[in-house]
Amino acid sequence: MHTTLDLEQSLRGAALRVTRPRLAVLSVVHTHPHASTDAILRLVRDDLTGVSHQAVYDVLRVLTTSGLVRRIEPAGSVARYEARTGDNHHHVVCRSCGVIADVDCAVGGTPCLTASDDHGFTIDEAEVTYWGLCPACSQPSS
Amino acid sequence: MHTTLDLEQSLRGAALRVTRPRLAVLSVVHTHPHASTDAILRLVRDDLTGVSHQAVYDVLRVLTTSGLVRRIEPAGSVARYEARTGDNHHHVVCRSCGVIADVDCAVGGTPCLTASDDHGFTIDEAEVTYWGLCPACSQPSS
DNA sequence: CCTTTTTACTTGACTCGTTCCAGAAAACCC
DNA sequence: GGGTTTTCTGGAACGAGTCAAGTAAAAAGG
Repeated sequence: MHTTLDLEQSLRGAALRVTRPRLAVLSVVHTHPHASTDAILRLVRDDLTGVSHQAVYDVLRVLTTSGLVRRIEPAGSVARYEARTGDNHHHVVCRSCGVIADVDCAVGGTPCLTASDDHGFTIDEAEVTYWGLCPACSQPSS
Repeated sequence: MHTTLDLEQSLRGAALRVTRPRLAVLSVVHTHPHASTDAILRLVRDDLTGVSHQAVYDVLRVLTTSGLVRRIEPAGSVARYEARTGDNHHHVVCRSCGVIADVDCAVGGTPCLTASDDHGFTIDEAEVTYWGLCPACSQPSS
């Protein structure tokens, strides 16, 4: 579990001011991986009533650009956020219920980064999304 | 190049009625890979003035669900469509200008389909998006 | 500690891609 | 051709996300 102090140090380490909304958002992202902006907003308001949705949007953008959280947007879904960064992991998304799970990179390191023909692009990231059905949704409806 | 007859047969092959808007949309998707809905709408209107945007949205959805075109939605971009389907190819997206290029799957066949730990998911597709800079954007501004 | 400066948060309106709806029109089948 | 089914039109509606101006709070300096 992350203490408030840990989160505070994360913020200072990224040269960001420490504010209550930022701590609250960061905490929620740590405890609720893959949460949507809307879900984060509701969770943040649980212990910090009155935060504006704009504040949450702003904080999420700042945290994303400073690398403290990662933003993912599976096709057909709203933006979601997670605190696991820098480990090049990927995601499985359920086509039926939309649930997301983490998948470690099969290759390790900075792996799949090599495309067969890169068309002259300078590639810096390979993002893999696996699509399928989660255990619950693939069960014959009982 | 695809003739109108080819496109017509594609539609019939998918058990879809042949209509002028459908032929026009299908033709545009073939000649302009990775075009956005908006761009498709404008191009379709070039040779078929008066088509409603709703018609184009409907047609694109029908073509997508019947597998004649493929819809892709890179994070931070609007939906785009392409006619290459069923060959498991991937995409490189330029972070700067948003341009998209095709990349054949490095592994071949139905490849990257195996995740290291699938969490019990039944995976049916692995979608890879490479992020970087296109040749034009990676050049020192001259 | 208290002031100044800088940066963040609030409020509320607004944009844009996309979808919904009801009526009119067209394409297919016999 | 006539009837039935499916699609197209036009306009309104929706929701995630953004913009802008003013207020409040955090860090820096005395």
